[in-house]
Amino acid sequence: MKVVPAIERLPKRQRHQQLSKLIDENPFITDRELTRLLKVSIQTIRLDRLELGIPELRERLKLMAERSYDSVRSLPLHEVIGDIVDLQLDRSGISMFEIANEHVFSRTGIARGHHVFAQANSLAVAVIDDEIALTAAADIRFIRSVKLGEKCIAKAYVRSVSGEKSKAKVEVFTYVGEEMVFQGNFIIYRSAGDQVDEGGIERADRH
Amino acid sequence: MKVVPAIERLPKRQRHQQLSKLIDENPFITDRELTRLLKVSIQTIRLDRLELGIPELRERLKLMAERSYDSVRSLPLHEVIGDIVDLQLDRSGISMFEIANEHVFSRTGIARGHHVFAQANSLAVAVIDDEIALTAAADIRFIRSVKLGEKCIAKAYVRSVSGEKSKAKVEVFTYVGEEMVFQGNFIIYRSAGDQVDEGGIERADRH
DNA sequence: AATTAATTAGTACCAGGTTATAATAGCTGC
DNA sequence: GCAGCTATTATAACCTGGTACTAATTAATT
Repeated sequence: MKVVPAIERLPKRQRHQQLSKLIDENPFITDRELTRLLKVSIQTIRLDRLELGIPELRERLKLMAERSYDSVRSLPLHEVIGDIVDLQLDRSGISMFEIANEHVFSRTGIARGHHVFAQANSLAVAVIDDEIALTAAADIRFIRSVKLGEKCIAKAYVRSVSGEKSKAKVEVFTYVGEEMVFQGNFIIYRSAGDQVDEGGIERADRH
Repeated sequence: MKVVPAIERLPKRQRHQQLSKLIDENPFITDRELTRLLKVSIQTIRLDRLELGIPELRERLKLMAERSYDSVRSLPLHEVIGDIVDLQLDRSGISMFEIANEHVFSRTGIARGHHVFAQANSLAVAVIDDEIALTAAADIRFIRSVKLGEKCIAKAYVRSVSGEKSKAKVEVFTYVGEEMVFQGNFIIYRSAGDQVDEGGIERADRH
């Protein structure tokens, strides 16, 4: 009973994997094009999609369009670069950001500085507990280069809140593992209820 | 000849405007739904779309999906942020960068700091005439916030080359019109023929 | 009234599917 | 060797949201 099927006995699982991968790589592919790649009938492709819960081409495009449409409407997915994993307003915060292909120089695999900066800057702004928070100045240091695939952990500490002057000093340290790769001192303007008309560039938006 | 058409005589132009607006507001709307809103036949809707060059629902969704798809895939097209309009290696450079939708906080229309930083940083790196150039440190100031649609002109000046030490100081000023909006002092490591193993994050890449 | 522009109607056709039903192929168990 | 199973393929009807084209109808203009 259930003898291991000597030679191949799971071309289906394999095909399912391939199918998922193909559609993932190119969501714009039609079933007909898939038949040519996978050498099975179009019915098989459709049964496979059914089993795998992969929607038809038009549904896929619609979903993508919806995703991108919402993200235009309510951008704040992107307003903080990196994932905030801890946040104590007006005290400290931690965010994680993995260096992917789109962040590095293709030739060297070294992350472009502004991405590392952006993570730190976003976090510095996010940690300030105010309606509006804007970076006014920063003093930064890239301690070592960060490479493709590395996970940057940024830790921000609010150093002074200076209540009256509506300014905060935030220190950010970014690590890859144990190694510090970046350090920055940020001066953040905060809305003390009313408008800030000079300086600054950022708005905090807790998501 | 061409007497002003007494009462209404341009329900078409008006309808065209409404139609454009409706589709713009909700690109997911079908022609059939539009007939209900505009109280005209579906053929009229389709003629209107034809005249206005508005593609059918499915095309619209596909375009949106494509837009969002490549923006994920090829976000890092430009290794230099902004268009370099003048470059005198080891002396100075100018770049132009227009603040678009994707660079601002949706709620306020204010550019996120790291984009302004990225332009300056890219330029500071580009202006250094060397195989490899990496930002080691920077001291920056956001003088006023930059808003959607504004064109940022960044001017970089190489202040000292300090030949032996393989370090360069670059000053960058970013203007919108006459107004200075950003100022930064960058310290850039340069490859003096051999590797730099500490510090830095950037590679120059003249496009 | 004649002409012209705008609108509506109707038909054929298309892509890229879904749903359902049935026919085959390829082993498996015994 | 054959019933019984899964997997695959085939066939046909139907759906959505259109395009393309032709023709008729309804204003509006001159």
